[in-house]
Amino acid sequence: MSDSDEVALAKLPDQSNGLKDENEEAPLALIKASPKKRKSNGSANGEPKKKRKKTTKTKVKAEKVEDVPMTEVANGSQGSQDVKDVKDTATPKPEDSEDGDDYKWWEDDKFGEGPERWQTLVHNGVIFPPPYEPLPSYVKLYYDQEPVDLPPAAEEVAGFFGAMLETDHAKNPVFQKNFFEDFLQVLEESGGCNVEILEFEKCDFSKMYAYFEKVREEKKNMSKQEKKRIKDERDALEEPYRTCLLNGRKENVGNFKVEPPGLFRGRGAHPKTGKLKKRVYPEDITLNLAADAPIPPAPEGHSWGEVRHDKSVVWLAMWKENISDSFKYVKLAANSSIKGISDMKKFETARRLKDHIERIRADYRKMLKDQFMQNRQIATATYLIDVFALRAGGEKGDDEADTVGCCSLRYEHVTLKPPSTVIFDFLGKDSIRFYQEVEVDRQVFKNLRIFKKEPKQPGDDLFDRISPSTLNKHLQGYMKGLTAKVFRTYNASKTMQDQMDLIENEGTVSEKVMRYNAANRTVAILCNHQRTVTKGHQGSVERIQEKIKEMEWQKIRMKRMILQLDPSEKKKKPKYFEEIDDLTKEDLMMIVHRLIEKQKEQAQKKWTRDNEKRKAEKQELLGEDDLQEKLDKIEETKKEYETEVETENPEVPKGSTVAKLQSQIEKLENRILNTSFQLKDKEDNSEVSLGTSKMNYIDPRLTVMFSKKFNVPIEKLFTKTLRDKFNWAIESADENWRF
DNA sequence: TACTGGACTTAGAACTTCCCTC
DNA sequence: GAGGGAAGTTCTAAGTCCAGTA
Repeated sequence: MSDSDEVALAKLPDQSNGLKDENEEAPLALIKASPKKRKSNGSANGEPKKKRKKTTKTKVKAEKVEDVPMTEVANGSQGSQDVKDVKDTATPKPEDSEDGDDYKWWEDDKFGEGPERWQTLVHNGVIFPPPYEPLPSYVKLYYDQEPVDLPPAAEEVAGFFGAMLETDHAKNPVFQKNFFEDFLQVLEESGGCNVEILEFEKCDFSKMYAYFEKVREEKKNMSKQEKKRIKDERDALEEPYRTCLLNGRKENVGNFKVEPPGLFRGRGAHPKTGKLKKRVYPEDITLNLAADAPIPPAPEGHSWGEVRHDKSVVWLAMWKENISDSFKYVKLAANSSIKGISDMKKFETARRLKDHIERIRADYRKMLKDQFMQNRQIATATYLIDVFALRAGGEKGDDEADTVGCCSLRYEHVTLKPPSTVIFDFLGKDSIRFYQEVEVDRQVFKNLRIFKKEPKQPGDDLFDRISPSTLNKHLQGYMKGLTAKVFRTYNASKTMQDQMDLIENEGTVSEKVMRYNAANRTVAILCNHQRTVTKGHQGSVERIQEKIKEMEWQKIRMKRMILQLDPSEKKKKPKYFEEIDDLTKEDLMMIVHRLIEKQKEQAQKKWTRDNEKRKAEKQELLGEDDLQEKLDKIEETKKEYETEVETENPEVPKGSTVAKLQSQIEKLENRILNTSFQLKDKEDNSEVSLGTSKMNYIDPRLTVMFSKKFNVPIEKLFTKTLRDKFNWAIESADENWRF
């Protein structure tokens, strides 16, 4: 079909394109088979949504304490009973060790099956953040130049802002407005203050900020022993909460600390950013543990909101947060059996997709021309999810940042450039921009044009007949457990496998690591995993480049020295000496001058530092002449180098031999090679975040296979945390494993 | 059957520790 | 051994998806 045919086709009504609509009378943008709106958090009449509760679970309702004072909750008096105590009374000892360390759940084929996620669960509850400590009386908020005497509750909130004064958040007007509203409310509720505070602009938080900076600086400058003492104390306090007993085995708990109060740091343009995240009290917390497990004591004067014994879930504690009325959970750590099992299941589901993917692709290609609009949308969405790794894209409320995924793409997010180029430009999860100009299947292009057809306009949904739920229902028809997100896992791991297949088993370990990272990067780019370029990035790239230049210069110098010792070497190994003329005189001069400048700077710095030290030790200070002497020496070296550049004859150090110089050159060459790899990696990775795909999308058994097949220590590919998380993969995959 | 609460995974930012250079 | 940047870890926001309910 020619391009003009396509344009003509697009102008025809839907049916003449062979496309039927289930609701044929109304234009597309006006009919909604399942009308989609941006969800709002209230009901239609503006009342809050009705809350539901599970009825089938065993519950022990604890006494509700009204109006808990802000300062009373801390763990000092809590948790007198630690895991060691509880496990003696509550859980039968398994026949082998209690330590999860030598238990290999992945070798136990029945483990993790059935609706019950655990049999016994014993834990010590959660740690609460320390109570608020009022600021010293001289640290105040100023309003219109006046010092303000704030009640502690309001001072705490003002302090949250003061501590963030120099961040981007604090400069965001929405953040400021939300903070200020909540601050005023807390101020009113806590009894007001000596000044009438009306305008945010008149608030001066600088004294507070300066105080927090001072405290931070003091903390930084604490002695090593002092820092260690504090850490040891903290570790001892946290120890009982770090682990729990799951099915009689000791396992690590992940986030056992209740989130402290603060200002909500929403990502992107979040309408609620800056709002006060309230302090969580024991009364807000629901614990989940075995029915026969001892209930950990709540902090003194408090009681738990509720205690459940729900084996169908894996959380140990939860509470409701006040920003978006959703739940926060305390769960097991990433290296726990429960997390490992669901991780392995996730990758196994993705692997099963291998057996279905061809049929699915053939089907959606056919379905792209389906007579029903909904089917065309399903097919087109599946294509986008499969080919460009888009997320499903659920509905979002007006009280959230405006971000989208596939099913929630709107008119303005997709630009069509005939014959088949599509520009995607939208904010995805975490308000990370997705921008791609891509070639698509002709029929996909045609469909997108239909989905954008009048009367649709900016603001309208592109996929108005489907939602992640309908799409997933369709996918389940192909394979149990298949949902939109499985495609991301599948395509990420498949890409990694394919990239690894291209890597030759040769070169040094660092070369192999670099190739592994390059493969990892391909996956990260596919999944659009980005990171903000660090402040010092450009500078550090330049420094590495200079370092390489300097090393190359040194190498050339040494080769010239060899020729001075034995000129016949050049005839013996002409190739080896080829590079001695690689750098022009200007290049060499530039390197020399940079090196000299650096040396001068360092001398100056050292002189200042030494004097500061002497001053502190009450010793006689070094004079200006001392510094000048050093600078003069450097100046002499400079002259020597300059002469050397002119004559091309570096001075040969005493005791040098051809063999010694050759060995030094070899070492230097290795350093240059390694530094160049390092530089390349750094540049390629500046805007791409490799960690997310490594942690969530790439089947860890691929990395283990790579490590074993290419003899790269796993430590070079997985950090300690990842090795713990993926222990199941490390122990179960070999060099022949395939995704 | 549609809706949404609830439970879970995925994500980048922020913070801490480690390691290299001087 | 101090300073600074990179690597690693923690924190918590922001997604996905399913099951229970009206």
